[in-house]
Amino acid sequence: MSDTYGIAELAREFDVTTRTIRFYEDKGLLAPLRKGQRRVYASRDRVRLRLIMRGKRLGFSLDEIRQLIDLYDVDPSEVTQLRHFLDKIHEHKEILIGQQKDIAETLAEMERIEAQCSSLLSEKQKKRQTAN
Amino acid sequence: MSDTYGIAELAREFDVTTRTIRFYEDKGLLAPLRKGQRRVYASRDRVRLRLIMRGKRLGFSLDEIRQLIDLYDVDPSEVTQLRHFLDKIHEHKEILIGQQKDIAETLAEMERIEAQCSSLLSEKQKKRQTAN
DNA sequence: CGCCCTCTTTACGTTTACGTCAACGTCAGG
DNA sequence: CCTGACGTTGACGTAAACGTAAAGAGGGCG
Repeated sequence: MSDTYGIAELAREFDVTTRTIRFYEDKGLLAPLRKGQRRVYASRDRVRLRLIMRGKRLGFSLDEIRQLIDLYDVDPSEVTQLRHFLDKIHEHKEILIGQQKDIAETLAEMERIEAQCSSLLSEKQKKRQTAN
Repeated sequence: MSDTYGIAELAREFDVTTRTIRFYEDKGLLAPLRKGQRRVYASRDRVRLRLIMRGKRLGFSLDEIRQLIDLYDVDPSEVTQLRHFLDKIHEHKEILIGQQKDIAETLAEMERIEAQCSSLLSEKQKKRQTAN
């Protein structure tokens, strides 16, 4: 385990372009070390990138994603921050639970239509059989 | 039940602007009747709008959403279309199931952090108590 | 009739999330 | 030393999803 990664390496692994990774850095989502001019990514950065991709799959904006993964780095020394942090977590949980509901509904509909459609298809197949 | 709606009416109900609704029409997501120049939306259009909003909450592009809600209007006469239709459904189900997984993982993490953070907070509260 | 209000089209502006050069640095291998 | 692969910083381009402003149509009502 090398524990550090080049930009191209990460790009391959997550199937994005290097441009994309640099863009995320511009937006404050990543902050790799530098070896001279070159970016050197630690496993911590890789985790963040994984979180970013997951956030994107769930339809969150890069800005929202940044706020979220920043939560993982909150310093738990100040009580006020802790409260605010818990609020943020709760807020996001609400959204996720809403999405769960949306997905469940959609899946239910899909399966209803699917079943209806399958039976229609097998019916047509039968007709073909008897037509022979 | 009036069974028909004006554009502003729908805009209020779904908390979007009329511009947005017209935009969806431009993109082929809606096709209301016209009374003279004015748009008249039937309950069918309202259902479609609801589907659009749900799709957006799940992070799908308008293009993907259009493909999906068009599925609800497929003519089940041609077998080839039926097969293709079932493929589309299956494809989308895969995505939704992937999202379910993403959400479950994220929720799990959130709750882990939340718990950790809550205990930290109550600990601090105790210190305050004893400090009095 | 005149005014107001809603709706219409047209068109240009904006933000997000990158793509696409261009021009240059750097380092290993032949 | 030269090449080629990989990396760097700008800078400009672009597609999606609307926002916004302009200018006009049409209808109800005092």
